[in-house]
Amino acid sequence: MTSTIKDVAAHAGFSIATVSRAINAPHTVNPVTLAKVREAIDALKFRPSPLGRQLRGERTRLIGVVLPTLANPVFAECLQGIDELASAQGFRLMLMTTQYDAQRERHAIETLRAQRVEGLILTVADADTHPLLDELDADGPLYVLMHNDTKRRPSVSVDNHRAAFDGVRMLIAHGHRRILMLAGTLAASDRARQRHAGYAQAMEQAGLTPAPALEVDFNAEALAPSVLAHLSTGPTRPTALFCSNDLLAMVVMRGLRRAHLRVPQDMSILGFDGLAMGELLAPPLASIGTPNGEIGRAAWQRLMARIGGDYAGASLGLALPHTLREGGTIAAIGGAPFSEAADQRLMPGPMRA
Amino acid sequence: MTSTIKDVAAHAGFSIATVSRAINAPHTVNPVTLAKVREAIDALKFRPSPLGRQLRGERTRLIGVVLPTLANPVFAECLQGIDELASAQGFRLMLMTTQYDAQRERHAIETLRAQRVEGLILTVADADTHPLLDELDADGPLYVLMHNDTKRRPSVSVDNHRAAFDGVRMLIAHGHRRILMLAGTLAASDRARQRHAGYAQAMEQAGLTPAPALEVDFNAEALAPSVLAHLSTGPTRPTALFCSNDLLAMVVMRGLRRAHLRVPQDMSILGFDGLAMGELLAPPLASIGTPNGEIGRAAWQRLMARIGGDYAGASLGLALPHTLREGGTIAAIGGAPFSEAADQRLMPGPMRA
DNA sequence: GTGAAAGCGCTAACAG
DNA sequence: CTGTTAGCGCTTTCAC
Repeated sequence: MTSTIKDVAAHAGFSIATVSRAINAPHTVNPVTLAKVREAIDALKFRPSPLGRQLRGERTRLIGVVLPTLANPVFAECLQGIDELASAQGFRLMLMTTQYDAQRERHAIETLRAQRVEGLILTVADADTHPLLDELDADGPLYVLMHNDTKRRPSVSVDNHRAAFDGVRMLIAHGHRRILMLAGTLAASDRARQRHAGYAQAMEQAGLTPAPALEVDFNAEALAPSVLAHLSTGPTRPTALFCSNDLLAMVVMRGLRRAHLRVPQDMSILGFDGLAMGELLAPPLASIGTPNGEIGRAAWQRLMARIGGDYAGASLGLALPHTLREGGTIAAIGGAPFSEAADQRLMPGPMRA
Repeated sequence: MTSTIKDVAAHAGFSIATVSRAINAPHTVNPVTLAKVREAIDALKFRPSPLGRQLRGERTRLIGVVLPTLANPVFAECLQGIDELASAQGFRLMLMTTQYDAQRERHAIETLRAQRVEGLILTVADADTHPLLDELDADGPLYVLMHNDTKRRPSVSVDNHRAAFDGVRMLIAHGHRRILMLAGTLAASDRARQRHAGYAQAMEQAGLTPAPALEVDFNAEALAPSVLAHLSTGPTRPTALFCSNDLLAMVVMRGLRRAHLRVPQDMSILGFDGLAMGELLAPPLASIGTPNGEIGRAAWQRLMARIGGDYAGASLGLALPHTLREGGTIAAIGGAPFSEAADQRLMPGPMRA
């Protein structure tokens, strides 16, 4: 079916070694020979099998990518960024997703390692306390984390703490005092923790009291009564919600709408991720943006640097700048924080906690 | 570093052939031997290298996936569906994106073929007139198209013509008569053509005159004056827009908003793709939905069927059922189609064409 | 039931 | 400059 280096050698009347050299080190072979070999290559439509090369040796030109999911555009965008550089540089990408499951993370890494990938780009649930990463540090392959914001390991991310801090400070600057943080059910991730810490710091710095993050079920159609209750308990009722990611923010916006609460008049919303789609909402979603494509590309470059032997700079965490998109979902708060009407819309009959 | 079958053989005191059999055909080796070999495997944490296997033989357990982009959630969701089954069945995925570029499509397929993938799942710009696909038919590897709706080739999609037909008929049922179709700049794809044909058929069947699809720049902040002009030319002014995909619909909605047109009061919008995110818009986007995860999974199964030697059923096009999401972006039209106020909002001063 | 040996496609010494 | 040779890790006859 497909021809091998042997066929080319026979066709050209040289040894396979010469053919190999003609391909990998053209300058070391006689121009006339080279021409003949190339002719044979064309005639037979020969493409060297990566398999043979990979088996033989050091360079597989294979990079593994391990992501939680592609349902979140954040990761899809990162992957897109990686793929751009990878294909431009002649590398192949092997992709596995984990659904945030530690067991699948382990399986993915083992599979990829068995495939002899030269490097790994991955996003894990929690980078600091991850035995797998210690194993990788110990016996390869080289890796770079993406969106895992840790000082201890090679990674590319934003400064989640600082980003959340900036975002919440912006809410405070708009007059908000009672700000609640909402997180998805996968709140155990390092990112979520850091974002909450940033929120807490901003609150405290303004002399306000941070609250624990409130968990929200991602998949529910409406907001759970317990959550709505939190949004409506008299004097401590929040005027703004900081959502740990944009998808969550959108779900919450829908939930509020169903509960007849207006955004931003009755409740301001700040998301995290800066999904392009958020801008298309009405009102456009305010959000802390992460440069996902850039993160993917930077992760790639760092991985290449490490593979190239750069043990210094490329081995630590890199934080890319985040952005602050002040969309229409944030209202300024004056003296009277809440209207009676809103109060009533908030608690439709029996739901009153 | 990592141990090989040789190490295991030495450690267990048998030949590598026996180790190989212990792994691939346990029943053919003496139970006692088997136990010893397994012990050695565990002791050395041996994982057989796919590379050796791949080189030796037919089965690489590698599947190539070629997609236009991951920026569109449609494809990310398909990939997610594929990955689920692939990893469950012990296959590895090699991913390449093409940005709808024919040259990159060719390069991707060649790279993947060289890697000896056992099969290919791909989405191309235009399936019917694609020389590459003929080459694949001729000398492998086996493939299945995704979202390319063609009878002539193995594929999984929805019936784009029918789906568009249904959607536009629904618009007509809501009283719309002047309906325009909008398409992205990549309008040359087979999908876009089929969707326009479905639109045209629905129009004609209702005694209405279909118009050519109007091209809209995806990336522009506001709608181009030429487009706005089309939406405002006196008596033939449309009351509803059928957008060839959801991303486009969202961009158009934003553009209309900036032009001070209300959706759906002044203009109804129907999208195509059924992106989950569309439901979170305000108002929720009406859309023709494609079951992307299911399409990915079905494509996988069809590919496996073909690889398994099913030359009959699995070789033709499969159309999965589409859905019709009647979101809030569609208004019913009564007697008076357009308000004067809307007319004025539509043409802000100098823009009047 | 087990081992020896060939070979998958390729690269990399080492000779000539 | 070119050919010979020895593997990379594994599977698979073919003997024993």
